[in-house]
Amino acid sequence: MLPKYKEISKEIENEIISGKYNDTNKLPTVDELIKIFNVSKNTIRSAVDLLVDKGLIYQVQGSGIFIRQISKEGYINISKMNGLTKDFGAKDIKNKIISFKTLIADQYIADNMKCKVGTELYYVKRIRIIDNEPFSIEESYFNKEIITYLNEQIITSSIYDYIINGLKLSIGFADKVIYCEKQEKDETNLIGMENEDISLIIENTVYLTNGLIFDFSKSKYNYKKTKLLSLANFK
Amino acid sequence: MLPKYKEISKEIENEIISGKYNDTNKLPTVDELIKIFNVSKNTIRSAVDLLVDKGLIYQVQGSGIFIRQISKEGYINISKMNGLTKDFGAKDIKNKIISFKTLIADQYIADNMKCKVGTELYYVKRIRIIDNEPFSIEESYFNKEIITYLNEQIITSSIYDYIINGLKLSIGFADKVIYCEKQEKDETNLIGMENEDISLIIENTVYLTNGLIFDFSKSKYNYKKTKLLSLANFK
DNA sequence: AAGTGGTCTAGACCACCGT
DNA sequence: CGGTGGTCTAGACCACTTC
Repeated sequence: MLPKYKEISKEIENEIISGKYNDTNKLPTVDELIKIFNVSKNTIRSAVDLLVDKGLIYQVQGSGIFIRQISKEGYINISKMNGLTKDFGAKDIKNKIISFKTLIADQYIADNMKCKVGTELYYVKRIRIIDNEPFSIEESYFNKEIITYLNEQIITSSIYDYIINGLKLSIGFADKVIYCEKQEKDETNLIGMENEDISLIIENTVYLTNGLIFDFSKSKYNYKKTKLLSLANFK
Repeated sequence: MLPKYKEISKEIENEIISGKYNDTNKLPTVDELIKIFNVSKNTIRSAVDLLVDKGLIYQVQGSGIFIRQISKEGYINISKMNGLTKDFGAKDIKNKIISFKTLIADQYIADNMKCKVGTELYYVKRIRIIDNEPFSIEESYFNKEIITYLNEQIITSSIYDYIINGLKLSIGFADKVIYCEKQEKDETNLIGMENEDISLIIENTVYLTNGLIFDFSKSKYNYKKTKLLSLANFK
């Protein structure tokens, strides 16, 4: 059972996506939303704040709540915590497994996952494929003390869907480091780059709400096909 | 005059930076903060929420407020709206002007700045230099209807400092697009890359709180020296 | 059971925008 | 000046963690 403000936020988000406000690009006023949803002002403000944080709307004091039109379909949104699924909408996303095994944390992984050397991990290496075109190579490490079970079926579909809905874990936050790096050509060939050896890299450290790291991953993207999007608010 | 919750947020942030909580990595409880600052619970929560959004802390229901230790000095934080100054702390940041002129918006700029073709703009091309090493090339367009005046002195020091404190404009939010692109070698040479022709690019579209775009910029970074950091929260 | 964060209300008053 | 968002309070009750 979600709290009211999250339900309301989700409902308004759906309305925005459905195009309900496309004529004016303006949402109802706060007072109107209070009446529509029959809740207090703070509850509306919490709901609206969520959408501001997501970059969907902005508020102008004395004027109203406006839709922040961003026509960036196909960009990977690194501010949100989607996976690729939401960034590419209707497109067909598949995963090809290159490697799937358990191993134990060495010093490098232990440092990055704030766990002990020797901690048992799942290691998953996949190629992400969008509309039958290889798009990225992803290597992930999952702490087995938290992600107690994985199988081929799960990692072929959506690992995060399984973690949230299957294991009922709640994901809190993530650090993402973005940079470029030279690669061996047999790596870049996997994502459709002939005679190219530079990749765009995203290193992702993902925490549960209680602060424990359960996933550390490194994704290599074909830099010719990849644009990242980050929406920032000044507060 | 800042509202209470922003003052409190700033004060707690300073305490965190000063290392006041380094022994426990834990902040006082919400009830304690209420007594310390003598304000209501919602005011403390607003203050704390700001720090959560900044990626400085995280809250665990039933347990406490914890510091999110991130040892990423020198990374460019694209979640915040700093400018380089805060990302590189004590380091010496200089700007070398390559070009400074007024021009009028063509179709491309008009599309990106949501202004009319023909709108007057300032165009600024600078090299950003950190500790005497060229670091990035930045080309910016400022809408002259909003940024009514610029001069060489301002763009040699900090344009944003001038916009906020001089012009008293209030910056609302920004879209950032990140990608890699091949460059002419005379461009990449400017940022210390010999025989390299790939740059890491950040395109930045910056809005005032009222939703108007005043700045559109494209920065090219030496990919060998650049790591970007993005802190995301799952809500 | 005690401690700690999360949600929600009802109402007051302030600050800014546009007419 | 009316409309609209921004801040703040005091208090109630819920949900989760820790012991």
